[in-house]
Amino acid sequence: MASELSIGAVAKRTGLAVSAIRYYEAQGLIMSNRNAGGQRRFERSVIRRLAFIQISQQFGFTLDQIRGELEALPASRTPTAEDWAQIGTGMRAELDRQIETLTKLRDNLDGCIGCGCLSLDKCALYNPADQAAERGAGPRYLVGDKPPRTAARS
Amino acid sequence: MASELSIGAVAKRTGLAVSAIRYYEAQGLIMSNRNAGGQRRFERSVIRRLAFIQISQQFGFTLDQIRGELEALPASRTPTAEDWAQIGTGMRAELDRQIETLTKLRDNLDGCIGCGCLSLDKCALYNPADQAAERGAGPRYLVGDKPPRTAARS
DNA sequence: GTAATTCCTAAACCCAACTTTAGGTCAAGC
DNA sequence: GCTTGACCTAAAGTTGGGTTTAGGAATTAC
Repeated sequence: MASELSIGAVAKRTGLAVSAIRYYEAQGLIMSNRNAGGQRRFERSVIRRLAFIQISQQFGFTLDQIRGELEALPASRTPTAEDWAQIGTGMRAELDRQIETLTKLRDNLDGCIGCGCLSLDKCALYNPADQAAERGAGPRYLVGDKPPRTAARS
Repeated sequence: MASELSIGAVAKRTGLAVSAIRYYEAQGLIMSNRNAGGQRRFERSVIRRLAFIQISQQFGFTLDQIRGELEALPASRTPTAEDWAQIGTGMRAELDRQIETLTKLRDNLDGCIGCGCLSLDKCALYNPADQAAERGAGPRYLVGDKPPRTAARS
């Protein structure tokens, strides 16, 4: 059994499309060697890397952010369980922050339901200036949306 | 003091770009009348509508979803505070669901940090089918300081 | 009355995260 | 040895939520 995997084998193991795997390589998230015929050959550890990418995307990280996280992994050796656990800790912190933000938004919304206002002047929810205060002009978007890969959204 | 507002006046009142307001109209989220010269004239109630759109976007709703929510408003009269409060209640429920989902994901991640696995076979986090089933519709993607950009996957 | 704004439309462009397409090359099974 | 399927690259297309640009027309300010 070959210790290096073809792109098709990696796709099967991860559930990703072949095109997505090539895209991740082009974006510098994973690496591959080439065989004599110029085809990609992946080390087995790339599978765990791709699993990490998929999980991180569920948490809403962009590929840019994920690349940043992955840079914490040792390049010189195959990452150990502890290496991965370290990264997981960072993700946990980020996730806590997200939950807190959403909870705050919800509490603000509760106030708005009470008064039925959604008023530009009074409503705590609608306050672009506050939002932007931390980071320059324009409304600051806190929450985004990513459709599940399985379903088309209406 | 016209009771109808020009697009520039609406932009100033809401903090939105003129181009965004035109875009929302093209998408059927708001409506306008035209004056003799063909310029848009907005009823004042459009401002509250736009406030709702901005708040909903903070929660991660897509414009499609927001249009759906707005359809619950009476078309024949200017919406009252109660009309808006009704919609707010629906948003609150959605938001509760999001927080619960994120919390579950975090708890799963805690398990993964413990074992350091991120394993395709064993890890509860890595299970695309389950996630899709559990998450349902609605926002669940938080980004730091950038607008949400959704990827098409079909 | 004219200059400066503001407004109009249509179309092109932007980003992320991919997929699809076109035109080939490589590898494996019989 | 040949056919089928997996693989290659580069470029174009897709989606959502807009912005930018081009070329005018309307409105407002002085």
